Amino acid sequence: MHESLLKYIRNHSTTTLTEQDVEAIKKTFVHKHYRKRQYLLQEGEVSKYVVFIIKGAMRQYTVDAKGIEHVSRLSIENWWVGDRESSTNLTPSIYNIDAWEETDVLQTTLTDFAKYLSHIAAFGEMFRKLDERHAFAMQKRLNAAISMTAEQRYNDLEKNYPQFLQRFPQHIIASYLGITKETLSRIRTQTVKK
Amino acid sequence: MHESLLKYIRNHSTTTLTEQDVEAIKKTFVHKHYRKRQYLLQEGEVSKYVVFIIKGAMRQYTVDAKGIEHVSRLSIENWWVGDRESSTNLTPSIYNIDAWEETDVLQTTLTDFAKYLSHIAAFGEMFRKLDERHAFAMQKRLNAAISMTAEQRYNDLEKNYPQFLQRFPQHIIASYLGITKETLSRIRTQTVKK
DNA sequence: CGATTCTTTGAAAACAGTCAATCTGTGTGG
DNA sequence: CCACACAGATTGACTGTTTTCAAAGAATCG
Repeated sequence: MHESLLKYIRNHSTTTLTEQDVEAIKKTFVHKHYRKRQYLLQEGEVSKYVVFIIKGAMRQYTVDAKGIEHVSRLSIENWWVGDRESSTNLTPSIYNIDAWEETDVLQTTLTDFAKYLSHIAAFGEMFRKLDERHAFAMQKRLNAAISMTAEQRYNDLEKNYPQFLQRFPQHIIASYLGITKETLSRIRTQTVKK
Repeated sequence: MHESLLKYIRNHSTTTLTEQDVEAIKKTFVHKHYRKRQYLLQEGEVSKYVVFIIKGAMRQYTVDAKGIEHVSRLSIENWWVGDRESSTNLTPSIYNIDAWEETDVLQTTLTDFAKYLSHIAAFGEMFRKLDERHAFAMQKRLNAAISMTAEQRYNDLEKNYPQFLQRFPQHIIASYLGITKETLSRIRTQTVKK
């Protein structure tokens, strides 16, 4: 059950995990199943857990005044989910996170998570790198959002995260790209013609 | 000369700086002046320095195939600049960074910077927090880019970073918001009417 | 003062969004 | 096992917004 998490940590750090580390991780990261459309976090709540996806797919989104959903993040196997800002500052989240597929996760509370960050070397290293890579990805995506056309952004997504296109329907992808599903559909048929 | 940096570090960490810390910082962060429009980093170069602005204003931007500049970041006094992704991975940057005003900075090389991160407690803590807040801000800005109208984003900027509107001309602000200068001009006159 | 940069305005064109209808495939309950 | 409901994808016509291009007015700097 914890194999994929342990493997993930080993792959993303140079320090090796001790026997005690492995035991501690196994004890604190508990398995949980989220059914399709089940919430992991709802707008207004404080994000309580740090969650690693073993199998399945989740999405993070906001809902605007008109009731339209805007997808800000998509996550599948071997990704972490949760609103770090909300958990770090203990402020209510502006995001909703729910399962798009039947999803198995390993999750831990914030307090245990904070303990691990400082006590388990490999864990701390892994998360610092993860944060770093995440910040880089955000910077790129932001730059893409203000400087590229919807078509270019779709092509980029196709190239860099082809899994997303297979796992999520087009209206979710469209929302993630910041356009409507109709516009995405038209972009796709146009691209085929070329 | 180094007062604003030392003050900044003290304000952003709980650990106190020792005499040696102060000495080390003074020795390694050297003063440099950038003239208006002078580059700190050009697209294709590897970002070599970590830079703290003492006085002035800089902007980070990409240039697209049509030669149009897209501003991804604006920075003024007490902000850090530099492409962390490029410096961390030693890859060529896709960004340009230049001075918008006459700008005084304190800068250090990457190697010294990395040394400080681990050796000076206050410094490491400060930068971890900075990275964190930066990541949160990026997440918010990205969400704003895909879910809010240009007008809402402008109002947000006015509310959260009013300094930017005073320091940078409208065509720069427009680019930062992902719209043309003409559209921004029209948004502004409409808002006044209301 | 003259040059340069910045801002505004107007009109046309391009683009994305909205609304509504249709088509497809999937899966569930009778 | 079929029928029907449901979620998703596509298409068309229309509307509204943003961009583009061009020109002119305002502000700033040397």
